[in-house]
Amino acid sequence: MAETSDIYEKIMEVARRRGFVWPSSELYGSIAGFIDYGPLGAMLKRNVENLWRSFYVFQEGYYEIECPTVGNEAIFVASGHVKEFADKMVQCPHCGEYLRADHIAEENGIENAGTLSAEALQTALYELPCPSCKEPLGETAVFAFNLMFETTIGPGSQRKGYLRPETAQGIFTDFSRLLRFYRDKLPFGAVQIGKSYRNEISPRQGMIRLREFSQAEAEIFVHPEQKDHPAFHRYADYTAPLLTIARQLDGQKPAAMTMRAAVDEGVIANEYVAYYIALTHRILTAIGVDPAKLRFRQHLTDERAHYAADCWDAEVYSGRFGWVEIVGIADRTNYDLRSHAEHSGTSMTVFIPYDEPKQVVKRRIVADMGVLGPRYRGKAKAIADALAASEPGEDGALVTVDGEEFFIPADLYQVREEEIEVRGEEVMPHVIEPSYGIDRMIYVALEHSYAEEEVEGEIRRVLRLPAAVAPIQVAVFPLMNRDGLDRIARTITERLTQCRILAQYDDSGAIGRRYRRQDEVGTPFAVTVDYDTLEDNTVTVRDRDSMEQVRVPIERLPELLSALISGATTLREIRV
RNA sequence: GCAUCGAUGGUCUAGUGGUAUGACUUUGGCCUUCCAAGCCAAUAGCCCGGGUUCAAUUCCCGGUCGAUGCACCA
Repeated sequence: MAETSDIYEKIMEVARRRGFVWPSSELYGSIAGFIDYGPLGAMLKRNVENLWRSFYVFQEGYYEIECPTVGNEAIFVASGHVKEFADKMVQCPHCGEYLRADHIAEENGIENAGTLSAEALQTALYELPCPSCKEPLGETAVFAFNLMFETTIGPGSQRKGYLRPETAQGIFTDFSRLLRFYRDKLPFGAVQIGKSYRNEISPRQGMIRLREFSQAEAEIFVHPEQKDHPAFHRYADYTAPLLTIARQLDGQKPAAMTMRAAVDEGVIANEYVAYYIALTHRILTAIGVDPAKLRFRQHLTDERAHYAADCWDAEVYSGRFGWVEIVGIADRTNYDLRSHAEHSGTSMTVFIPYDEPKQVVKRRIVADMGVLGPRYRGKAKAIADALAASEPGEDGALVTVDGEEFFIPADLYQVREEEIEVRGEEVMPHVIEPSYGIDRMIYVALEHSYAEEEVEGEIRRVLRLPAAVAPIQVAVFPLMNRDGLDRIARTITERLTQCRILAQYDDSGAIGRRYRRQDEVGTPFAVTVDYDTLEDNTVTVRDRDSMEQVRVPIERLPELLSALISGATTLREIRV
């Protein structure tokens, strides 16, 4: 334990000192659950987000949208967050402990305490003992603690708003606009990267549990009966370690399976979920997560939201925190759309045309309004509507309007059998939701990248961040700070930055010290200008991980470094 | 949130009722032809608020942050 927390301390020490992560607003006293990303941290975060974009936006073609972080109360009533996101709590009047009201009730044999109202719970708790100090709770008020930050919108505090607890709701509320944008066809998807807020009671795990955090979420709208991903072939043979429900119940370790096998054997509910499990595996390993410390754990049936058809968490092993949930991949069925449709009164369906229009025989009951009108006056329309939905008998139909019964004789309406053409049906799509915690991704990327090794009696600290996410991509050094070497090195730096390579010039201190400085922040490559450069216009390129060097001509630097950074080539290949 | 412990330059730390030790880092200079070399110098600190005291970084109370346990973790 001591050793593992040591790793966390070391990483956070480097992160603070070198400008990755700082406690927020230290000047006035920082608050738990809020962090600042320093210069290198912000760059790393941007790179991680861009890598995510390269998959979800570029490869998948799901456009990114951006919605406000402040939301109308109605959104979160519909989403269920106002109701479900709150815990009913009491504070013991004797010892001051905050307690979950429903938990105390359940422990004392009151069933379904979670469904009781605050008042009912308060009554139920009257004689029950505080689990902490054993005194009876008495007339202690039960209050709801909602994990959402509340705010007011506009003057007079009239409109209540909440800071969003997830980015997803913005995509759901834009559903109809998105559907039009994608020209009324399924499947389609939209993604959002942004801040979300949860007023955690006691956030204690550094970057793992924040009150303000960044999420990258995708909402993919699919036909409920067509959950085969059109590009499934891309990851069908991809292998990922799956910790299924069955294996969890048996206490077994995850088993590696191909996505196709997992779907065929019914382990994963459908191709969409499997596809995003594979995609997530690729993204996480691409940002520097150790594949040996990555698993996909299926939610147990009682752990899963009642509406979800299947749910998998990408979990990453942290030396400090154990297995940490980084990504959730869920088939949320039509729960969200149905709920928003009900609360907003707007239809949230897609018209799916049949291949061939269907001829359907439909019976219509058409009222004779010429008679019904004068006879029933104001109620005539309602009666005609009720008639249309009624099951008439031989001699007439009995309909009920506003609680009043009317018998309409058969000669006042006609029953017509009509053949009509039905061209398609309205379908409420299902939602596949991969949801990523960006800050957690960054923490585990740092933890898994961090290494200490001994080089000639000195500890060498190195962040083995993949080049794609490293905040500085190339360091440029003059071997000596004179004889024109510095001038050449500065020119090279300028040239590289013009080619959109994140390059940093450094001439301070001995060359070895400069390599170490860059190692500590994960810079994958270093270019050194030496005395041979003056002779033949070549420089050395040094690889962070192997510390090996290769000589290359200056004019080839932009091309070679771009290839090295993208992974298109390796230092070894250049040498040959 | 409760309980226990802690908080000293950028980092790690020594120590004290009379303003603070050392190392590393950083900056400048000398030196130095590829992996934290050496020498000289400089910069920089007692978490915040209140109390006790002639005097508080030190003692007391409260807060904040952090560690650990409990509770909590949609």
